[in-house]
Amino acid sequence: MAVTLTDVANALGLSASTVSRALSMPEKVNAQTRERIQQTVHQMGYVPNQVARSLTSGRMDTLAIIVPDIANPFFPPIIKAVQARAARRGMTVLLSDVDEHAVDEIDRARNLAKRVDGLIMVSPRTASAHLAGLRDIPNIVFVNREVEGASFVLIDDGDGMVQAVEHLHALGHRNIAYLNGPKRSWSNALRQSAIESACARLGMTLSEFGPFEAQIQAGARAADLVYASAVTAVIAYDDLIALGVMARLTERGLRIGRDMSVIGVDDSPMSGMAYPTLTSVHVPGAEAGVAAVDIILEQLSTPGKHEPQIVELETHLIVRSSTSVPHPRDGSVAV
Amino acid sequence: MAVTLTDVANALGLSASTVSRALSMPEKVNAQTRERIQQTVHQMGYVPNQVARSLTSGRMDTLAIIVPDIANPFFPPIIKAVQARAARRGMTVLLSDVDEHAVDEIDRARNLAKRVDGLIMVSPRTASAHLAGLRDIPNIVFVNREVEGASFVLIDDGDGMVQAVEHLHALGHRNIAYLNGPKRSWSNALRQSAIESACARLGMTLSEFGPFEAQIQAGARAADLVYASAVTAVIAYDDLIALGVMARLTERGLRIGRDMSVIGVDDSPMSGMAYPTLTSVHVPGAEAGVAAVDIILEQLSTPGKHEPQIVELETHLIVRSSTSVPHPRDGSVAV
DNA sequence: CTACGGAAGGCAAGCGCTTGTCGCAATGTG
DNA sequence: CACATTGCGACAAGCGCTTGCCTTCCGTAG
Repeated sequence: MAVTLTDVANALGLSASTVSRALSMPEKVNAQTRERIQQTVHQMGYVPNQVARSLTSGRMDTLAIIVPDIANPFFPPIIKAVQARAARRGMTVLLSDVDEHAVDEIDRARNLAKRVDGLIMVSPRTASAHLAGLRDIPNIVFVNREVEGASFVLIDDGDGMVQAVEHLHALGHRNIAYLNGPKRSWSNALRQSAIESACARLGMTLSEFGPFEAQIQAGARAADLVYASAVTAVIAYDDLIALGVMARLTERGLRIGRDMSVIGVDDSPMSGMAYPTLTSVHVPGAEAGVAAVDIILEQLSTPGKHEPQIVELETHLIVRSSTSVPHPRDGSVAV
Repeated sequence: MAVTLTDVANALGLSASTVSRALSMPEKVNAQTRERIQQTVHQMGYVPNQVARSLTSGRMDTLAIIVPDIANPFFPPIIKAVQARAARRGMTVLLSDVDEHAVDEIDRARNLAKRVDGLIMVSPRTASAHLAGLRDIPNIVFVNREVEGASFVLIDDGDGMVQAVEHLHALGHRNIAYLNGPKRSWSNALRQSAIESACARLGMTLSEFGPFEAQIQAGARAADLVYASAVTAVIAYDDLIALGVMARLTERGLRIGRDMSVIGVDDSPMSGMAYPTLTSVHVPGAEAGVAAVDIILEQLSTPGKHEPQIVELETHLIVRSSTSVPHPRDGSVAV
């Protein structure tokens, strides 16, 4: 059915190996011959059979990326960046959404590992011990997780969180809340502790709520807790929760940015489009994805054992209109 | 390195073919032998090499789905559904985001077609003529596109749109707007004409704006046009645009649901969480994805030529709080 | 007792491509 | 002019698995 390498070779009176080489190591073949081959290839419509190629070469020309939830707007930019970067090197990307089931993640990773040349894990929830078990997978890169002995791209949430707290402090807030993200979230642990120490340093009172799932709905729930407390500003684990808080608080009659300041994390596209626009900590997800791909491509192109690569990226606060000077509600808690 | 079929066969003093059969056609092998084989397989940690298997069998055990933009909340549920359904049959899913570049879509499809057993195209933008060119790809299924001679899953937007118009009419609106989606969007054409005829039938005045990209930002732009017009309600091409409209209109001082009714399409998770919650036409994306997978699996399991399969799904309006009785702004246009 | 049919498993031929090795001609060197 | 070098391609051996066909063996029927 399909045209094979051999067909092309026969048509030209050459051997398959020559044609093969003309395509994959052009410099090893005479320029004229190469020219003839390319023409014939074109004209016969020959397309290499990836599978056969992989069988012998061991290369799959495919990368996989595992994310917890593509519905969370934080991930699509990463995925797109990874796809774009990989495509430039002729690689296909296999995406796997584990639907926040951390348990499946390890299996999924092992499974995909056999079908790809490299694996990018974006797994904020999974226990470190489990992830560490994947270290032996060749060309695996963890995004936003520190895994000893493996390559990883770290996004330092600390900076951004400190900036967020300082921003609120500068505006005059003294009593703020942090809405914790999912229970086992590694990012949450980082964010939480950065906020705690910043608050302590600046002498601010910090209340904590949660954990909450990284979903808008959870934010709505969080909002009522915030409403009942005496804080004048709240930092949410991520934009989704922040957005949920804003919606619910607005519904209950507070004006965001006036009666209550809200800060999200991720700087997702939504944050600029909510009303009011959401002050958020920019997390360079796309850059992290690109860095991960680059690590893999680099390793792929250099044979032998590889030293784990580590890349660190920074976060910073983007101030929009959901934060302003505190404007305490009269007396205390209203209905 | 890895344990191969032959290794297992040797360890047992059997031939590779027997072991192979024991694994893929268990009934063709003696129960006892099968038992022994399974034990050894387990104990040696043998895992079939997918690539080698694919080379001979032609099966890839992989499905691909091509979507225009995973950042659009309409798609993740489809993708998740497809992944889940495929996983139940032991199939992996390859996801491709073409970033709204309709042109790449055809290439991408051709490319992926060779690496998978089936292809699901969710391509609202691409010209029908182009899509039709992909008809020859075996086991291709189009979602939300009618492509003659191919299998497709159609989501009948008409019903939902008519319900939306009737809903507004019942509330007392007589002067409404439709915000067109992307220029070449097939869905948009359907939605638009359904609305036009419903409005005509009910004697309502319809203004149209757009085309707009399916992004929140575009909705903000649309909002200003809406603001300047005399309509009391607006139906947007999708939730994203509707959300953008709501945000911007709120910013300009209108109260959504009172000064302006807004209806979206897709019933994405966001619509229930915006403030106010967004009345939206529910589009069964996940169901469509599942249907598409089922068509493919069905065809995969029956050899030979296949009749194109057609599945039709319906849409319906979900009323929330962004729509209410009209409440015309004083006089005409304010600043 | 021979013949035949079916079940179980072995044999071997690939699937389409890559790649190490080798032959051969053309070129360069002393 | 004999020799070593180099560049181009051909040969052939697989990669790990599937599958059509064949052999062997046993049970049953004629």
